[in-house]
Amino acid sequence: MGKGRAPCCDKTQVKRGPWSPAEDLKLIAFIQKYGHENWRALPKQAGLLRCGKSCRLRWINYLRPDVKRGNFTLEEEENIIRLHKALGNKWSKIASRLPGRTDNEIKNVWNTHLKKRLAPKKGSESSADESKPESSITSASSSSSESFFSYERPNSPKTTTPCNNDQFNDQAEKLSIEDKMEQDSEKQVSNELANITEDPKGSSVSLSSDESNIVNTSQIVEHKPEEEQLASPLPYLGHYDVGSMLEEVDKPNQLIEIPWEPDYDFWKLLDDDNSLESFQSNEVQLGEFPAIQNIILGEESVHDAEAKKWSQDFENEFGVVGEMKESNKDHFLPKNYAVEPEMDHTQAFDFDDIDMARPESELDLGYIQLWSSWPQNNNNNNNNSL
DNA sequence: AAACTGAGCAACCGCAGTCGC
DNA sequence: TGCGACTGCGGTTGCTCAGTT
Repeated sequence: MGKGRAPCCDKTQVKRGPWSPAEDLKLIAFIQKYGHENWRALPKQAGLLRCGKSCRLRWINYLRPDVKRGNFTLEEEENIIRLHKALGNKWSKIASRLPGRTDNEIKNVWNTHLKKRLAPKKGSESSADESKPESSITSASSSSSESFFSYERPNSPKTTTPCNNDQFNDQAEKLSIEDKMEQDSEKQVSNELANITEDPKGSSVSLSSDESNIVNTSQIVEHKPEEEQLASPLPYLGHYDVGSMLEEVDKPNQLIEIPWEPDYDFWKLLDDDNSLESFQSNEVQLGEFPAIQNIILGEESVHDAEAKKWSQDFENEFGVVGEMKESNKDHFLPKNYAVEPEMDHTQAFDFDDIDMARPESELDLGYIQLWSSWPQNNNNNNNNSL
């Protein structure tokens, strides 16, 4: 560890703050195609004016297809509590035992909800270690943490839950659990984790930072029925095809110069003001990306067969499909999103003219569906996804 | 209706650990 | 062995929004 460590990036040259949809798309598209073997180099290769750490964080905590969004379930909350009791502020380890949850998310939930809820209880008891804080976490089953924390029932009868926390009552048990977690990191320690398999490094699988590599993830997320597939965190992206996403494990090793990197202007256009107008008025640049042109301007704008082939290839590779309807405008950008000032997403992502075979329901939802398929390995993936 | 306040959460910061040269 | 590069982790910050006054 040397002193005077150089900063990870030139902070005057990188964009900071909330991510914009265009940035997300760039990052997703890049990682889908090339993975993320080198976070430091990724932003440049992907045409992002972001620090590599920022890209990594964004991917891990928000963009990954297997990130579970939404409120924590009662079971998850109970798991967090007892895992925190056993492991302390080892958020990544806790996250490794909560599939679909990130360390950052768990940390936030703990700091904002669970800690506050448990604090008064601990104060009223002689010893936090000897207490049974979990016993207070016994509301009626609910999928909403909001309802769960809407009231206190310190003395309420404990209902049977999937996680009987009695097993964590004494220190010995706590230690044994902790030991087991460490020792059996390649095996599972609880039923709720039974469907998670270990990663090759010997630690359990999670969305935590140290498990962020898709290679690992690909080994843990099983294909699920449509309704069980994890929703994309991005409303405008709809659902990922997680299974296909996992094909990244087979991505070629050679990487890493993104083919379109020289066309940085293209990506920049996405971020620039009046992006649509820019595209429309600059066919030369668009010519490099007929598929994009197709998406943005409508299929009728792409006349030649080659461009259509490009379109097909792009759709195969990136699976950018969908439409954005005015009625769904409000769903397009999540809160806190960095909206680029003059970027009209409704226009920029007007996919109405794209005739894609997909369920009508998805059309109605107005999703831009971004499912991954890795043409290097499986050119038919997109067919399977539809 | 406007101002204030606090909660929630995404993102950042900086240190630690690991690896390769 | 020492050093630098890189990634991971945990703490912290700051923005947004909903609720309250």
